[in-house]
Formats: sequence, structure tokens, C-alpha cells
Amino acid sequence: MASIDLKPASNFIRNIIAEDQETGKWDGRVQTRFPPEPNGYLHIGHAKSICINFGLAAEFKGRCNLRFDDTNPTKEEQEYVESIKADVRWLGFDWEDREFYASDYFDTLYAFAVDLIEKGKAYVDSLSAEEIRSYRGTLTEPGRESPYRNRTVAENRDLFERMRNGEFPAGECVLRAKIDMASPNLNMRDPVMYRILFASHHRTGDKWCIYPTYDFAHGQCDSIEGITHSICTLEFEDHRPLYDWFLDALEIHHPRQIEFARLNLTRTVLSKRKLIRLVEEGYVTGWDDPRMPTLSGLRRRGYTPQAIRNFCERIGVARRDSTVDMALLEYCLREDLNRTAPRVMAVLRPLKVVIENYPENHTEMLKAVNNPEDPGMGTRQVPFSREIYIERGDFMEDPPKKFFRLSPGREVRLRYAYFITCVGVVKDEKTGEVKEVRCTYDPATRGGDAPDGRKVKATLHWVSAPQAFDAKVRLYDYLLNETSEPDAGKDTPEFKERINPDSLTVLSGCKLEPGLAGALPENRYQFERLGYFFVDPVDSAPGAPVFNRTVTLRDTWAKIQKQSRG
RNA sequence: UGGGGCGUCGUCAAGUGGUAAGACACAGGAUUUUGGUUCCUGGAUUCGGAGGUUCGAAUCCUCCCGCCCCAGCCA
Repeated sequence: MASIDLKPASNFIRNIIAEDQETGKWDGRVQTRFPPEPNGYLHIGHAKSICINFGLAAEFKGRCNLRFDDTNPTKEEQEYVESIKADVRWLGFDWEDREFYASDYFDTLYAFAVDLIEKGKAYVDSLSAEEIRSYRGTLTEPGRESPYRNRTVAENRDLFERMRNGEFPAGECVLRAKIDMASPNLNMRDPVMYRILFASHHRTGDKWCIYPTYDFAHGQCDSIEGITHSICTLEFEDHRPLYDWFLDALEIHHPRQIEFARLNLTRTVLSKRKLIRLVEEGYVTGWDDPRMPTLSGLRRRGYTPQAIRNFCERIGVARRDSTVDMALLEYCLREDLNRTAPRVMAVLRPLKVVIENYPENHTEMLKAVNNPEDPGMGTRQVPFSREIYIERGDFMEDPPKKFFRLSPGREVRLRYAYFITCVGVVKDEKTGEVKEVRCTYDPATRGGDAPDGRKVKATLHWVSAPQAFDAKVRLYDYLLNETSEPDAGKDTPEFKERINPDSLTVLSGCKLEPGLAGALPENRYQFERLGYFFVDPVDSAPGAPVFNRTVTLRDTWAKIQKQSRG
């Protein structure tokens, strides 16, 4: 089936590149990169960046590199590079043979540093970390120059080499750029270029005991890779003058940096720090918990790469801070799943219905359509018998005016089966709870059409009791409750107070049509009238699938109920 | 109170001097064996505010207001 790739809409980065192509600024070349730090899992905010970088490169017949910014061995691990690669691949992007690491360039970066020392533009500082901080000044006051700032080139060269040789303990000294301690831009107040870290690196092992800072590495890595458009988020805008300074001082290729606003989403968190707290404090089961906005979480929830890519195209790219409504993500998901997911009948909260005038010990097979949106997906047979299950919520003994499902005396259609009429209920004597509904059926309505043309207001899904397959189903809801503050500003309650205690509901004994016994991990289905479900690849066992609700169907009735409740 | 950004419908977002795209959400209606899908229809006399330039401004100028980022040897 044709996919639903959207035509690109105008955004300022696309416009810049298009203009560069027209003017031949980069000789028609477009080279971007997605530069994650391998210190955590990717989330949907990263997906935005991935789609921008890989998407723009593809659109303009360019290339996009995958580069790991692994300059801090104390935080980075191989496990993360593997998960990042898996996530980017899953999203549908291919970096071919262009898998790079900042650590690939450590030798070059070291040479760059020496070059700056030779040019008198870098020096070894022996101030402590605390001293450097206090010498830096504040937002409103200029900093002071380090007493070590005017060491000779020879001395700096010697000291830096000794740093590299491991002659100093961590923290003893650092290499700094000699720029301007009075700059109103704090990034220009002699930033640290190299620090001593006796940590083994996931790729270079113990080869180095000094590591470049992000600020000294990022721009040069982009330069080395011949990046034309260095796309990053807004918080790096203040660093741009510094990157420019390094590139100019080093006299090397100078990419153009373009900043855009990071993604924020309602009803969830996207900051790495908060995500870690959710995991570590046990609010979720892990980084791939289906409630998490991580790509691994969304994948396990049942999201499709196509839906996420379309979402990223629809949200646009701009420089203003914004928070996208989760409803848009869900819209993109349903749009994709509606076309592709086979329909099936499943009763989550079963209520038994006995059809009094249907023969006992009899079973017949009825034809059901697999996907009304795609006739090519064919049909299947489902069993029907005297006892069936319907959804508890589809029956009301004393219904309000707008409820038009089953209730005493009312006739409804059982999808693909018969019209049935409620003729009575059986209640628990003590609690008054409805235990069973008694109905009669009209044999003339087989398949769901009345020959006399009479209409019915509702069509219910159902599952034949004797053949029903029992399974566990998990219903997921948003991680966070709604906030009255539209934008998560300073005055919003601490996010933990907003955590939704009902983000997970586990249902067992759900009644599914028998064909689902063979559901395989990662299969997707639409449970008619309920939503889209995904067979969990971790918790399912052969013959015992566990279904995760990916997203509900749009539910007008639920909306009406919510409104009438006030 | 230093520097850097940003303010267009409830939420995203086009638009860059010629008279406010689109999407989601929302509200009506039609079709429907999923209260699903699909399909119509409705909505900013107005672009943070106030002045100014101009025949004409969301787009140019001035002032003001609000929000975000920066004081890691994190990225």
C-alpha cells in the first residue's frame, strides 16, 4: 500500500539550503549530520533532529552522517551507541558507511590544540576548577585573567604534552583558549579546551588521559567532515561565536551553523534529566517502557516509524519555543494505522450475553472484513454461538438519552452477525451488579443486515464465549496529568506532582476472537471500536501474547460522557 | 541589572511592503454493519502593545511589555 509521505512544507532551514543551492554557495553540496552523545536513549525530540538532518540531506541529494559526540568517557557507553543506531535505523534512515565518532578525530584535535598553542591562542591554566569559576565573573561583571594566562608558548607546549603523558592528576590543569575574559558572552571567557580525565574510553580505551571538551570538538568535527549546514538546537546559539573563533584561528573549513527550537510535547517530559528520574525512581519499568517518549518506548508501544516521520514533518521547524499537542502525534499514528492494521474483535471487559432463542451447542462461522480501508486484506471467518461476550460499557440498564447501545428492550447489531434484542438481565443478588444479559436474535439478520430494511442505532463488537481466547491487555495513558499552565514555565508544579497514577491499567481475562491465539510479537491490530494494539515483544510468550494499547480510536461517545460529567 | 534569541487562531506554523496558507484541536452537518474512516461547513477585520514612515505594514523605524537560553574541567 502506498505510504503517506507528506510533501515538505516551507521552513527557514529548508529555505536557507534552497537558497544556497541556487547561489552555488557550497558547490551544490549538502552535507549534514546527526550528532548524538552516546550517554542515553533517543527520544522523540531527537527524532525531530534526525528527520531534519537526514530528511534535508535526502531532499537536496546530499548526505547525512551519523556522528557520535563521544568526548566525555565518564558518561558514555557502547550500549548507548548500539541503541542509538538501532533507533535511527528503525526510524528509516541510512547513514551507509558514514558512521563517525568525535573520538576518531582525537589525534587531529590534539594537533589543532598544539597549533593554537603555537599561535599564542591557547594556554595551560593551573587554576583549580573552583578558581576558574570565580575568575569567570558573572552575567553582569567581567571575569579576571588567570595568573597563568601569559605563560610562554614553549612552556605551554611542554605543559600540554605533559598533560597528555599523564604527568598531572585530574584537575591539576586544563588547556584554555586565550580569548577575552571581559566578553559579555561567557562562552568567550577563555573556555576550557582540554581537561584531564583518567577514564577509559569506550573506543579509544586508555590511549588518552586528556579529552577535548564539546566546545573544542564539535565545530572542528563538523569541519573535518566537510559539513555544510551544521544544524543544532537554540541553546548553542551563544556558542557559535566561539566555534567561529576556533575555525578561523585554525583556518579550516567553516560550516554554517543553524539553530532551531527543540521539541516539547504536552502530557510528557522530554528532558533527559527527568526521563532518568522516571526510570530510576521506578515510575516506569525502563527506558523502553511503552509510556516513555523514547524511541524504544514508542516502538514497544506500537508506534510506526512512518507516523513519527509524518509527525516531524507536520510540526515544522522554527526558532520559537513551542509545545506541540500530543493529539497531533496521535493523529499521525491513527492516520497510518487506520490504513495498515487488520481489524479484529476483542472484548476487554467482558459481559456475558445469552441468546435465548439460539440453538444450544451450535456454532456457525461468519465472514468478517479484515480492513474496510483496504479490500486487498481480505476476509476471515469468526465463530458465533449462543453465548457471547460484549463490552460491559456497551450495556446500560438505565441509559442516558444519548446512549444508543444495548439496554433492556433495545435492539442492536452484533457486527457481522445478527440483530439482538435485550429481553432481561441477571444480577448478583447481593451487589446488584449485572452478571449476564439475556437476548433474543433475529435469524433473518444474519451477517448484520435486516431484510425489512429496519435500522439499528448501534453496532457492537463481540466474541463467542466457547471459542474465546483469553489474553492480557495493557492500557496506557499519558505519563503526566494536564496542567493549567499552557507552557511548562517556572510556576508549573514540579513534574512529579503531575505524574498520572493511572498511566497503566493491566487487564487479564480479556476475550479475543480465536484467531488471535497465533498473534506474533510486534503484530499490530485494530481491536474494533477500541483502538490499536501491539503484541509486546518482551512480555509475550508463545501462545500467550500480551497486547499493548498503542492508542485508542477517536471516541466521540467518550467525549460526550466526559462533557456531561462536567 | 550583561549578552544572545523569540512573540501570527486553543496548539503548531506559512508569510519578509500589496491587503492573514495549511495542519491538529474545537463546533455544526452528510455518509457509515467500527459513536472509527471519509466528506462538507464554521471560525484570527487581525499578526505582544503603543506610536511613526507609506497610497498601502504581520512584514520598515522608535519605544515599551512578556517569554526562553548563557556564569560545567556536561553535551
